[in-house]
Amino acid sequence: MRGAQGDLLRLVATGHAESRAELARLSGLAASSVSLRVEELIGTGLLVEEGSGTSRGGRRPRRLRVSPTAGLLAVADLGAHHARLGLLDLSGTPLVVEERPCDIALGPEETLDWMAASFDELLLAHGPPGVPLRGVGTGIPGPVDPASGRVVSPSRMPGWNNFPVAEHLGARYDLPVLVENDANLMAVGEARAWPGCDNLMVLKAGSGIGCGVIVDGRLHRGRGAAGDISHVRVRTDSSVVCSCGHSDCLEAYASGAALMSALTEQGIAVGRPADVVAAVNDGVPEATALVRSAGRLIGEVLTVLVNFLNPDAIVIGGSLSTAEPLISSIRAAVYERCLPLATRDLEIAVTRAGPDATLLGAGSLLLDAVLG
Amino acid sequence: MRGAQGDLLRLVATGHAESRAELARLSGLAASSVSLRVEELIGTGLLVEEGSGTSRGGRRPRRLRVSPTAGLLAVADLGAHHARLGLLDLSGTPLVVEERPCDIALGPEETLDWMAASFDELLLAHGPPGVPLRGVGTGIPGPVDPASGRVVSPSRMPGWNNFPVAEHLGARYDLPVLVENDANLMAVGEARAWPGCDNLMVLKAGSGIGCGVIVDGRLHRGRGAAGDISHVRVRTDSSVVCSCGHSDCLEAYASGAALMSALTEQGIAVGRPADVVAAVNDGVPEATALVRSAGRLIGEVLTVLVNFLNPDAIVIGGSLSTAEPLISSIRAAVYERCLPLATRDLEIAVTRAGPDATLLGAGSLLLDAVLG
DNA sequence: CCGTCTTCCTTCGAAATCGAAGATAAACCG
DNA sequence: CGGTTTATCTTCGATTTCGAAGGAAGACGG
Repeated sequence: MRGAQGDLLRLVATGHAESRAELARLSGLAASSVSLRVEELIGTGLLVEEGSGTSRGGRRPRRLRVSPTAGLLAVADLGAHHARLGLLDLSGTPLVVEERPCDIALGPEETLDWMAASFDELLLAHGPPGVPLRGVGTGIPGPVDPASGRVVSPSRMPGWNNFPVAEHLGARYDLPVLVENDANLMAVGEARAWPGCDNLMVLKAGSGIGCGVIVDGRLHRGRGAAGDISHVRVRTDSSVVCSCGHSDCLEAYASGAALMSALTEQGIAVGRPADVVAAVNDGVPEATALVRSAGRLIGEVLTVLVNFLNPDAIVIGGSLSTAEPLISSIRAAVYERCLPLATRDLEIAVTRAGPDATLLGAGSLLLDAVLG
Repeated sequence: MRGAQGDLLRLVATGHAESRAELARLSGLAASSVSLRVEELIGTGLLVEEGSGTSRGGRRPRRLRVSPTAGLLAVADLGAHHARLGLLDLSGTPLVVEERPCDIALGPEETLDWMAASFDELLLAHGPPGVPLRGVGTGIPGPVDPASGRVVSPSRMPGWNNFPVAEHLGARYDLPVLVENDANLMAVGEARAWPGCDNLMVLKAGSGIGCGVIVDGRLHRGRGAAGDISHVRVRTDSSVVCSCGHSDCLEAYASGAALMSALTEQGIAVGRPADVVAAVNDGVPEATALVRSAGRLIGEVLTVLVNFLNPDAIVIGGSLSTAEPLISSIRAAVYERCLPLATRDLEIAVTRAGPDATLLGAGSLLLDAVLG
C-alpha cells in the first residue's frame, strides 16, 4: 500500500475525506487521478462505497469508507493497575474495548505476554472471521524512545527500564508494531476530535501527570521526551522532595497519586484516582480543596506553556478530568495570568474523545505504519 | 515559479542542495526529471552551473548556484533605536548590510518611509544594474499577526498598534512582502546555521526578551503569538509590576531594559544593552552580579520549556548574548533542574548566524514567498 | 598505467498524472 | 415544476514523471 494509493486510503481512514471530491482537494491530486485510484482500491476490497453524503449545494458525494473486512488493529493502553484493550477496524473505529486489571510491576515479559493473550481472546470472541490483523500498538505509562521502541527511565515501572518493547512484540507479530507514551497517544486520539485545531496540549491527569503535544497537526516528540510537565518546580509554601530527586515538582503536589496520599493522611480512604473524584462529587470538603489547589498549580505551569506555544486548545483527560473543580481552577489560573493575545481564542475543555482516546490515538499512528 | 521548479530552486537557494544528484535525493523526484527541470531553470537564467563540487567517491557533481542576476531581496531588522538593513541575493547571501540609527517611536508611516528610502539608497549604491528587486521583508520588535501583517498590541512601539505594515509596504512595492516578529526571524535565520537540529529555541536577549521557536524545521507561530517568554512569572524575593499589568514578569528582572535601569539606579551609566555587556567585560561587579541573576531567572523559565519541548538546542542571540556570565548562568540553571532525558543531547550555545540572523531569516522566509 | 568501482548525469520508452470538457445528480428558486 | 446553479464524478488526449539502462568522469588500488 504505497504512494498515492496509501495516501488516499489514509485520508479516508483518518476521517479527513469521505468522497472522491474531498480526496482530490486534500491530496492535491487531480480529480481524475483520484477516481482512478479509488476504483482500484474498491477493486482490491480496501474501500467500499456506502450511500451518499450530505450535499454542499450541488450533487451529493458518494460516500467512501474503509472496508470493515480490510483488516484489524489490536491496541492497548497499559496503566499501572488496569489496561484498556481494543480491536479497531482500519478506519480506527473500535469494534470492542475492554478494561481489565493487570499489574505492570510484574515486569515487561509477563505483562506483554498477558497483553498478547488478551488480544488473542478478543480476536477469537469479536474478530470477524477472515479479517486479518494488520497491526499492534500499545501505550506505555512512561517515556518511550520512538526510534527503538524501548522504555527509557520510567519512574513507576519497575523492571521495564530500557526494555525493547517494540522488538519483543515484533518477534511475536510479523506486523507493524507501535509503542508510544500513553499521553502522546492520547493527544493523537484527541486531535482527531478537534478538527481545525492544529496546535493542542493534551493533559492526562491520572495517577501521574502526562502531557502530549500536537504541533501543526502532528505529534511533537522532540528528541523523544517532549511533553513532560510533571517535574516543573511550582511555587508553594511547603517543600516536598519528588521521586526525581528535585524538590517541589508539580507531580508531588498535583498528581492523582499525590492527592491520594494527602487524602489518606487526612483519614479519607482512597484507593485510586477515581475515588478522589468520587469524594469531590460527594462533597467531601478536604477533597475539593485539594483538587482545587492541584488545578491551580497545574494551571500556573500551563500558563508558561500557553504563552510559549500559543495553542488552539488545552484538552484535559485522564481519570481526574471528571472532577469539575480541577477544570475550573485550571481555567482560572490560565486565563488570569496568560497574555490576552494567547488566551483570546484559547479553549480549555475536557476530553472529547473520552476514555478511549489513547486507543484511538494508537490506531491513528498505526494506520500510518500500516498504510505507509 | 511554481511547483516542481520552485521546489528545486528553493532547495538550491536555501543551500540544501548543490548538485542535480542532491536535488534528486532531497526533492524525491527522479534524477531524470531533475535534470530536465534544472536545464529549464538554467535556460531562464535563474540557475547557473559553476565549476564542480567535491567528489563523494565517484564523479564530481556539477555545482549549481542561484544566479546572482536572478534578483535581490531587501530586508530590515527594526529595533527601538537602530535598524539593520541589507540586500540579499536569491540564495539569501548578503550583498551589503548596514546599521543605521532610527526611531520607531516616530510612528509607522514615518519609519516605514524611512526604511523604503534607505532601501532605495542601498539599491542605488550596491545593487548590480539590471537585477530586479524580488521581495521586501522586515522584522518588527513586537507581535505581528502573520495573516494580516499587522502589528498587534506591541508594548514598546507607540502608534503602531494594529497598523497594517504589510499592506502599507505592499502599496509601495508590487512584490511579495514579509512582516514578522524579529525573534521569529532570528530563529529562522539561526535554523539554517544548525543543520540536523529540527527543534530549536532561539532567545533574543536585548532590550526585551524575545524567543522564536523552530519545530520540525519550521517556524512555529501558534495563533500568531507563540514564543513569548517575557511575561512568565518568576520566583524572586522582591515584587515588581510589569508593563503588562502582572507582577514579577521575567522581563521586569532579566531584560536589557531592566538591567539598564537597575545599573543606572546604582549610579552606573548605561545607555543601551551593549553598555551592560561592556560593564560586565570591564569587570564591574554590580553588572556581573545583575547579569548572573538575570541568566539564572531566564534559565529557570527555560527549564519548563525544555522539559516540554525537548529541543535539540537553545540558541542565544541579541546584544546581551556576548555577556559570558549570562550564558553560563542560563546553562547552569537549565542543566541543574531539567530532566536528564531532556538535557542529554541538549546544546546551549550563542548564535552561530551572528548579528545578521534576523536579516537572514527574513531572506529565508521571503524566498518561500518569492519562489512559492 | 589500466581495470574496477562509485557517483553523477542523460537518454528514452513506459507509466502515472493532469486538466479541460462533458455527463450526472441534486439543491435552489421563482 | 422547469430552468439555473453548484458540486460530483468520468472520459480522454496531452503532459509530466518515472525508472532502467547506459554513458561520463573521476577515485581507488594494484
